[in-house]
Amino acid sequence: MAYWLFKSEPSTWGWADQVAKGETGEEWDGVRNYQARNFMREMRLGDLGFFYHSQKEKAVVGIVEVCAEAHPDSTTDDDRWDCVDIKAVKPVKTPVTLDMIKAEPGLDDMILVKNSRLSVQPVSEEEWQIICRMAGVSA
DNA sequence: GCCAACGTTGGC
DNA sequence: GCCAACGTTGGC
Repeated sequence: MAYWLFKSEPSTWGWADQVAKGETGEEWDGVRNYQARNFMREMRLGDLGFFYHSQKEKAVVGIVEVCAEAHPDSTTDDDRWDCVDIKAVKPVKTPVTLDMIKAEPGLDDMILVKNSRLSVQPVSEEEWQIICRMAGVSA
C-alpha cells in the first residue's frame, strides 16, 4: 500500500467538505499538473493519504482513503486530466502543521517542504508513521 | 498583500 | 526544440 498527501485550500475545498461527502467520497478534480496527475494514476484502491490545508492553516488535518482509481476528470473535456476519488477516514487528533513538519528530523526531505507547490504528492512509509504519531492517530 | 518558485504556453 | 513571458500557487 502506498501513502499520499492531498493539498487543498480550505476556502475552496476543505476537510469539512470532504467529511460531508461521507462514504461516497468525492473526485479530487481540478488538478492541472502532470506530476500530480501521474501520482494519481499510480494510486490504488485502499491507499491512504493525508488531507492538508494550505494557505492560512498549513496543516495536516485528516486521513483520507482512495475509493476510486484514476478516471477522467469530470470537470473538463480535456482528456489529459484524470483524477481519483477520495473519502474521509478520520480527522487527526492534533493537526500537524508545516512548522512542526519542518522542525521534525526525518521529515526534511518531504516534498511538502521541498516543493511546496505540488498539490498531490507521495509520502514514504517512514514519513507516514512519523506524522501519524505526531497527529495522535494510529497509522 | 507581496513575492519567489515553478509549470505551462506560445512564438520563433 | 528552445526559451521568454506569463499565470498560479502558497509561504511569509
